[in-house]
Amino acid sequence: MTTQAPLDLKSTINLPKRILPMKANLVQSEPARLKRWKEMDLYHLILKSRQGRETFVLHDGPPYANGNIHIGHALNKILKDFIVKSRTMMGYACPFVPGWDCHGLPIEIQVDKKLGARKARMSVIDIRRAAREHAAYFVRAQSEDFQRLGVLGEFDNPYLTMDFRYQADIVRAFGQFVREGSVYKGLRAVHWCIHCQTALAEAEIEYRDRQSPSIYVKFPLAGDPARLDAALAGRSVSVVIWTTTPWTLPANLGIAFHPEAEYSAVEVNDAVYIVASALLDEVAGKLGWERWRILARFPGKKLDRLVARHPFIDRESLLMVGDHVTLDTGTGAVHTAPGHGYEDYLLGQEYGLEIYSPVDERGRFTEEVDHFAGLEVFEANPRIIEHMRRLGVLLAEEVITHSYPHCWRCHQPVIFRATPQWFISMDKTGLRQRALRAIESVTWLPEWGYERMRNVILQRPDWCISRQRLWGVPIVAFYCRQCETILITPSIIEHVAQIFEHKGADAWYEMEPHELLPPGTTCPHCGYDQFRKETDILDVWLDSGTSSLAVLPRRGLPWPADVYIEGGDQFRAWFNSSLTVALAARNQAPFRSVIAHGWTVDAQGEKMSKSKGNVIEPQEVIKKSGAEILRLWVASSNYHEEVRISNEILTRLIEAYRKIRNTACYMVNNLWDFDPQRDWIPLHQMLEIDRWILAELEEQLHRVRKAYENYQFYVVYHSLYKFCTVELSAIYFDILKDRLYTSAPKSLGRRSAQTALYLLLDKLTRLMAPILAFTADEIWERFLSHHQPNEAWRPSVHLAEFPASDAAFHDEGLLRRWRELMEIRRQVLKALEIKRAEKEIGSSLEAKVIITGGGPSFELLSQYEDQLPAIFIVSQTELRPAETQQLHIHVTRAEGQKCERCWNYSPSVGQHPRYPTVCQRCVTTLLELESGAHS
RNA sequence: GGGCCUGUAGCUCAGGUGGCCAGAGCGCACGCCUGAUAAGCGUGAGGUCGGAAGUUCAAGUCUUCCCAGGCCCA
Repeated sequence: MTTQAPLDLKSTINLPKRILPMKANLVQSEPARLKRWKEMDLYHLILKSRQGRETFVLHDGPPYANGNIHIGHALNKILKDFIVKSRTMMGYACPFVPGWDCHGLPIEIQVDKKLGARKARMSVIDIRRAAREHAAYFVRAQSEDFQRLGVLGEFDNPYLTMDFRYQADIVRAFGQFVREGSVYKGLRAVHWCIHCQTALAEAEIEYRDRQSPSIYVKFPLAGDPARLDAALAGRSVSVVIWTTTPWTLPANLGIAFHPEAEYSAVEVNDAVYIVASALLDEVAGKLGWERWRILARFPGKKLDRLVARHPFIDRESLLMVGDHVTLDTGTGAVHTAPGHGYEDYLLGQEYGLEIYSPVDERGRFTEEVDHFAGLEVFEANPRIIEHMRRLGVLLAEEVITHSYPHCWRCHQPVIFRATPQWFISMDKTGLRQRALRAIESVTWLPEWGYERMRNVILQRPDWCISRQRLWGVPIVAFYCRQCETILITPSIIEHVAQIFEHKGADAWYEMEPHELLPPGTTCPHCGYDQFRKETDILDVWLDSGTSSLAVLPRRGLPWPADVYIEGGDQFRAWFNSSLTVALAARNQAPFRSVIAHGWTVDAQGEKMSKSKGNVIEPQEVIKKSGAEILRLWVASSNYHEEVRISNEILTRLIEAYRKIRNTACYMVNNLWDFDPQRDWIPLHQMLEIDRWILAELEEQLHRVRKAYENYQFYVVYHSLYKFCTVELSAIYFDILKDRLYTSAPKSLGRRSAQTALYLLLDKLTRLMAPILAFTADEIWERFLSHHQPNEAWRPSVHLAEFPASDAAFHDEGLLRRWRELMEIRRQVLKALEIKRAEKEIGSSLEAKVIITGGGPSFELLSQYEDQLPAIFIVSQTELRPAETQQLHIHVTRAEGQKCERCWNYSPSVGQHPRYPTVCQRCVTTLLELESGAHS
């Protein structure tokens, strides 16, 4: 009985409702969400929810607390956040304690600049206080920037290497090396300014052009040269060296040759000289040789451990081989003074030479140097040259202009000079071998990390741990005021560590030696009880290398850590120092696995620099597009290599973000009248195409979970993105529109579709949550959280877990059939496009598709005949069997009139008197609606 | 100069142990739709796989060299 008026057609269409807006407004919404997270204390909420679960610890490598974060920091911390969030969603308890490296030269330099002239009047304590404030300021600034990226962690209680307890633990770590006997005090050549009378770090050096003497000097070979080659028997043979620092010749203890390079013994008049064959012509030119004859040729290694005489001192000079010798300038025979050059120093150590440096802190030769004692080295240069000329050992002399290190303060040229330093021996206690063994059981990602780490360990010299600076942790050692004996024992170190733990390392500068030492301490050598304190501080790499010990056990976390992830530059640095410290303390690597990431470079793959103008600041991207875009950038990149970033790349990512978001919008906004409790359709009752997309989703889930487990976030990104664009947006959602919009709201077909959409949304949101941390949480908050059966998960998606795989969704046959149907669909779309180009149709609903053929594909189509119009999104289809294996697709205009309600064409339009503009399918729906069958 | 790494369409990525005309998504061009609309759909054009030799019946995939770039060391 129908007394009511016909329904308004438009009002019977179930259009989506705006629950999740398309416009993200990330720049505004992100800070609001961060505030929300902070208010609910999300980080601790998550940890609480994982109580009792297996832990997974990513130990944070501390960035240096100087300056604001750059894009490389963003890459690093976002990667860490991906790992922490994804492992959390796998069900692990993942505490993340961010840290900062607070001591060291760069901060001290910055503070120096700020203090300017005032510094001279300040006490050590005041300067250290200023440095502490400087570090604290940047810890705060960086912490805010990291959190703005969406990184969750214990930011309210981070670890700082300048915390008192941490400082104490640094001292203790040093104590472990002392305990095992690897600490020694020795000499090492360092940059030294003879005007400022101070050691200089590399950062305090500036290179400027300078004129220097360039001289060639002969060193007569001692012993019988026939050992080298029979042709040289009885001859007097000399090695020719080249140097631009004549003043280092009094400290010459050796000559270095390249082991593989070929050298020639050449006869010039009556003399015989040894020179690298490759440099023979050049040397001959410099020395003015007109005629010469090659007597012998041999590789550099034949010279190894032979001996020459010093040209003007009664002393031997040892012939050695080293790979650092180059054949681009000079003679291929390198004058080596272990006290006056870094490579000289390393080679000298290898050959057991003395680190000899007869130059005092003012740059004057000491008394032991005949003829030149008391002379400043640069003044001595011409005197030494003259001396050698008189002795007839000077073969040539000229002046060259070259780049030379200068002091950054006084701008005077600096020298290399041996100074007393503290070292950790790599070999005395087998640290090197222990390190090599330890890294074998570590998982390296990428695999070549093992090789690189191994090379670092093999090649590294003893670790010089002392710095002549103020801002750091002092080397806890005392000197007897009577006999200069060094007092350094594990128990004294522990005693001082306890003082530091309560008062900080400043105590070293505030307290007297007897206050720092255990009561009653006397010199073990002479029994005296007065001491002075060491003034050197520790290398900051010992600070940060201590972090695993100063953080994990101290906070009740398991040791070693599950994973370290840092840039590839850290093999030599933090990975190395952390390993070394851990070996001394616990004889085990501090990490189970180590992941290396690349550096950020520009669109051309070149490094970013202000001068190139290719720098992209994370703060700018956040202000313009949102942190989510940076997160997407990190996810989209293969971070094991250099990671490119450019405006074009960011534009692409913004577009990708919109697509992903729109995909989510479609799902959320079509679920406005769906209550999973009430409207859920069990899998076995769902339409087959809905079961198909859920089977596809199940495959995605496997793929994505595996990618997370392997830290392959770019696989996560590409998989999810492609799934959103192709399977969902282009295929499934497009097909679904007709059913969602035109079916009766509560019909099985529509509820089946909504059930599928709900499952898709729920699972995809959780899968993307580690990456799109803000957006996933927004979807969660606006819709999904209301329906979570697990109440603990409701406050945030980051409390939830990844969807478990469910065999019920997997259906191999279903996938095979539907994938073939989709392949045929692609062919149909091509056929439609041809008719569209011919202006026969516009919308695909204006078409009828006629498929002629036979074989298995045709057989498949026949099985799904009634669903084909929906799948192809056309008004009608017709199957015509033929004697062929091929399918022929023919497109004509659809029959009948366009239904005003569903826009499909049908001959049935106009047949129903009550709804004359509507097709039979819609009439049925409308009559149902009228009768309230679905209300 | 040395150690390690990288170089596939405009962009981001696929291409185990060498074997169909080298793939995807995006972007781009052209078109459709206007009931996902600061949306949606389709079709199409884009690559001497950094370059050159070599091994092989066959190389993006193996070898050598070169070029460009990155990190570390010197």
